[in-house]
Amino acid sequence: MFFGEYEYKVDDKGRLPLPSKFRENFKEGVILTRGAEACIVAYPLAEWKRLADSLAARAVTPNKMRKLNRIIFGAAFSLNLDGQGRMALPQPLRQYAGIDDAAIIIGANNCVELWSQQQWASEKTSAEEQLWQIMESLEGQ
Amino acid sequence: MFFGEYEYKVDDKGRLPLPSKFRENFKEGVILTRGAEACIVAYPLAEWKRLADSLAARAVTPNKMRKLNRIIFGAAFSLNLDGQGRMALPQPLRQYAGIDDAAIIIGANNCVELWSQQQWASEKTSAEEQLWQIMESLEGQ
DNA sequence: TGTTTGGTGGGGGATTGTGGGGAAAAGGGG
DNA sequence: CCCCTTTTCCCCACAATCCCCCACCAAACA
Repeated sequence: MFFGEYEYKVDDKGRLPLPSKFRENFKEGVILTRGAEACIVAYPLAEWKRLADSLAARAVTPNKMRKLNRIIFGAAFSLNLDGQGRMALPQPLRQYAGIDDAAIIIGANNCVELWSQQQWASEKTSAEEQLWQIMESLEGQ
Repeated sequence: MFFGEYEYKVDDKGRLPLPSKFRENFKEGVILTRGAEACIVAYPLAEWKRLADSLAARAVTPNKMRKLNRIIFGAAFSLNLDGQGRMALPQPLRQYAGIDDAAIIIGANNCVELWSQQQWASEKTSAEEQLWQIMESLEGQ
């Protein structure tokens, strides 16, 4: 269960620290992948496997299964934290999320999201606007 | 379990490096075969045997069994990594996948796929569409 | 004020992508 | 059966990168 908003620097070697409170959950391995919005999503290894399985269960035909495996596994990067609790961000993902010298780190329940400052600023306002709509639509159920 | 997307050059001798993270799984031997889509599929020897056995178990009649053996084993190439962790790609497979000077390598769960840049670009977009459809169908619940 | 925790930075050894040389093996024609 | 050509495979080389480890410092805390 991840909470909070943090801002850390990306150093010259492309390393980004994970907030110390999160590190325990990620010490078995980190899976980085492209988020639906312009951000990087980090899952603890075990959590990611759980998600991949539940998605694969949706692919009833071998044909769809192959396609899913390609996208889900091909877009994922597996890595470990270094001794200081940092991740080395793969270049393709950094580019996708537009992260250069600093990153916003968002605890988002079962995963952690990494944003550039600009992308996060715009996403935040748009998400806040929609939040009340979503909440209201949920109340109807 | 194979992850990630890599791009490597094919050198003048037709050799393609396997990402170093994958090599341990392939050191017992590599089976290359034609993918259902326009790509080469690489299985670790042990995984290949497992798949072949499970296929054979489903071919109930000797007639179907012979046909399967011909197609499955006839299209497969067995080889070993060299000291630098490279594979020598058989000419028929290279031609089938359209791989000339560079190849995209996709970790796809239990196997590794080799694509030409062009083929991968088109397959990627088609597979991504499929993923979002499934994701959206999940949101409806 | 001493100690610990955590963000930042960097040095250097180990690994890896790429290229090429040469021996061993295979194949084909005389 | 021999010889020449071609291919295959093993080894070496080198530059760039990655990754492990140590150091510094500032803030928090007792």
